[in-house]
Amino acid sequence: MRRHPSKQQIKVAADAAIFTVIGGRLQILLIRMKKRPFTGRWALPGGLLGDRDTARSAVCRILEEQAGMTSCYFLEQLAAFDTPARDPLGRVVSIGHFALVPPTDFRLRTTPKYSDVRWWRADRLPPLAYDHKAQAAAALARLRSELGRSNIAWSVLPRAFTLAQAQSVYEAILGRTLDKRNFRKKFLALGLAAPLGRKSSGAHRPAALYRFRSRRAAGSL
Amino acid sequence: MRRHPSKQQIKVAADAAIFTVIGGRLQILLIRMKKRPFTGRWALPGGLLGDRDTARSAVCRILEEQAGMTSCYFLEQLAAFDTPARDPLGRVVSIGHFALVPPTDFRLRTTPKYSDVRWWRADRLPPLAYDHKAQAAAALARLRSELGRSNIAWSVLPRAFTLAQAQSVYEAILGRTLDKRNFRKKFLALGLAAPLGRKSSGAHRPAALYRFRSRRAAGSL
DNA sequence: TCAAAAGTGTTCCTGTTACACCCATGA
DNA sequence: TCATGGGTGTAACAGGAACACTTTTGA
Repeated sequence: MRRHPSKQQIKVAADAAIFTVIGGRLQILLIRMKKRPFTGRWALPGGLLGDRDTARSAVCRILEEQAGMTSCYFLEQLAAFDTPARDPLGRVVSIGHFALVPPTDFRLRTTPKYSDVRWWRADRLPPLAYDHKAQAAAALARLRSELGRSNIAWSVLPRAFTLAQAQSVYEAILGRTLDKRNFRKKFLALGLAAPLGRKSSGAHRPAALYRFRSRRAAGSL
Repeated sequence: MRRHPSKQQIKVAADAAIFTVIGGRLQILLIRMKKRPFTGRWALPGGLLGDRDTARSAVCRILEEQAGMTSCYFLEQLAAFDTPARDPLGRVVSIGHFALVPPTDFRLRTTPKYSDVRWWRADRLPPLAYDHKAQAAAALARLRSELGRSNIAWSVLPRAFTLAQAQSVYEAILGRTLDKRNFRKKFLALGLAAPLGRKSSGAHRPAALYRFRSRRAAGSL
């Protein structure tokens, strides 16, 4: 193995498609670039790996640097993106990631290196730099396909939540409405959540509260 | 993005878990290393990317160099393997791949850089170099999970094949026996294969022959 | 008493599993 | 005629999708 041990001119980066749900809509985090050749373009947060970084730790570091996010919630590797032309300034292979985070835990904060950071509706993305359109699409597909077989929704729900809240999160992520009875049946049958007491939540009939049995990745492949 | 544009000390490699079916058993291709620190160890074929390689083209080139394989059949990206310690000689991020190839199309040929190449039963692997044990396990899991929803089996079946042959291939890959009637129902329901004429195949009742409608990747996610 | 959200079962369809016998051929 | 592998159908079950009304509360 390792055929060209000499000087390979390839750099390794990590990008991350960070999703959350705000106002019942799936949102994705984008930063706005200052640097050429993508000045003014929006992009997924990302950056080169440090020599001691794993791709995962690089993503966590970069999220703090580029958006002020401090905790790394559910975060998974997506795929390597390696077409030679994907970065016009040089050969960079990117390891794409995707994550689901709570909307409330942090205030987005931009840095001098970028001109903006903000959430965008996942179904209305602006033109993106690099191959990030494809990365975002792949990330969304994976997020949706893992939603039904894991407890990743915990990262976007409060510690105690109602089934209606959970359903609304699922609907936002999947981009379609769900049948209430079927959702409850399936969600409870998954066995990832357990009931607590009750809630008054104001205006109407109180709803039962649930919590996730585990607040770490479970059930994901 | 691209935070350390200076000198990053990471190299990029591609590895491949190449599967075939011989004698009704799933086999995986391994090469035997000469180089330290894995002298004498078996490993997945792999190597560094050239500056103009995609990971995929690197795998194809490497397979020809290291094993004399000339055609790139079904070949898919698996994941990036990026733990800093995975290569004791330096930081190398590997893009893992997996493939399924016909057993007959080539004669394995070793090269001066390696001391041996051969097929190993996928369920009886020797100790492997690097993190190749984990790569092989992940590749096998993906191969199995994609088998049922794509036509990847074409690459290991002759152009005209009987349902019994197909079933035997599926059994070898999945590592368990299948019910004959259920297999036929499901395989035909997938709609990827179409009947031809008949076959005498010698000793017994002739079996109907089938061919794949398409001999390129279809149905895979 | 009304508006608003919570809560609850059944039917249908589809796909998966388990299972046993007759058929066509060459030797 | 027999040994060998080819070929076929049905019943039970599980999971997913469609669908409407009653209950509880605060205003």
